[in-house]
Amino acid sequence: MDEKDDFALQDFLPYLLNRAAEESSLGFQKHYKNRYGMLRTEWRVLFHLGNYGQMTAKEIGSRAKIHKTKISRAVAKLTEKRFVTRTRDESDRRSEHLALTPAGEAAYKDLREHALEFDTQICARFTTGEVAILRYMLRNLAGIEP
Amino acid sequence: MDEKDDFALQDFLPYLLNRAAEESSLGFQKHYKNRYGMLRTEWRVLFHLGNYGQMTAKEIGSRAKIHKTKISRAVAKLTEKRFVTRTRDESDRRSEHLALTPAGEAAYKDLREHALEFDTQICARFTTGEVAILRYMLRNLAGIEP
DNA sequence: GGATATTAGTTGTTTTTGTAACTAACAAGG
DNA sequence: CCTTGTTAGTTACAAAAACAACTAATATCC
Repeated sequence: MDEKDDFALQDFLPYLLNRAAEESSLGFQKHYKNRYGMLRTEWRVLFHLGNYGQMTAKEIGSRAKIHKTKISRAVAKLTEKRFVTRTRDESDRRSEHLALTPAGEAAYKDLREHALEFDTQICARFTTGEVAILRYMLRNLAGIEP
Repeated sequence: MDEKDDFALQDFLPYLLNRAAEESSLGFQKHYKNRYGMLRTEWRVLFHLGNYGQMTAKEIGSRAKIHKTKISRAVAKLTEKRFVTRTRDESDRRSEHLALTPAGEAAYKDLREHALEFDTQICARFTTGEVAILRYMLRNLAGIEP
């Protein structure tokens, strides 16, 4: 007989993580995509500004581990949409502080509502303890501190 | 004061899942990319054939939830690399059975080794119980049965 | 002060993906 | 048979991502 596999692809963590991530993204995607014509990087930038307040492209990039070219283009799109304003830092004129406009704030709050609801819905399938473990492990795997 | 946020972006599951997935992919990526010049879909197809044996593009697609155009292109690349052979199904000449060549089998085994090792390394950061919960939850989120 | 290196951010070019339209083989109903 | 519908897989074209090269401002060190 064949030297058969004890390897189970559907247990391989990078595979499983990607599948789960893709699947879970779909549900949220339709909100920011259909409703605001945003791309993945765009909602991420929007959420960073909404959640943490004004910051520079650099800061968003290092927090979210997104490459600067992606940020640059996302910020350009968000500025076009009048969701974000840029103001040069006068003490270091290379960088600029990004902030949400009222319209951007409104979009953020709307999307945050959906996010919260979506998240709650996912969690409902599991126990509170399980969810806590999942979050803790994912934060660890993602390289996010606490 | 400001109507402040109880929403924590870094706890939002779709975000967290994506970050964890991206991060965990990086480590494995260099094996299939640097060593075999493969793309993500290509190793997935290779692994499906190596792990489950001969199957059609359709079957791989529905198992892995990959769109048929991506499969089609991945199979073309893998065929170029002489890792996969295609044989028409004579009872239904629309579909073809894909199988690994000896070279494909060798690449699969090599990569599987790295996958196993990589997975073990990840798991080492957690307890056995935690890992079991993680896998169970990810399978659920990914829409994979058991 | 001035050459050199770094850093923030942008732009251009190439890969890769997504979407839609296509071909070829089969299936079913009349 | 022969129209109509469906399925497996491919191809063509548009959208998005990756990567490299660029500009402009600042920092460093002699």
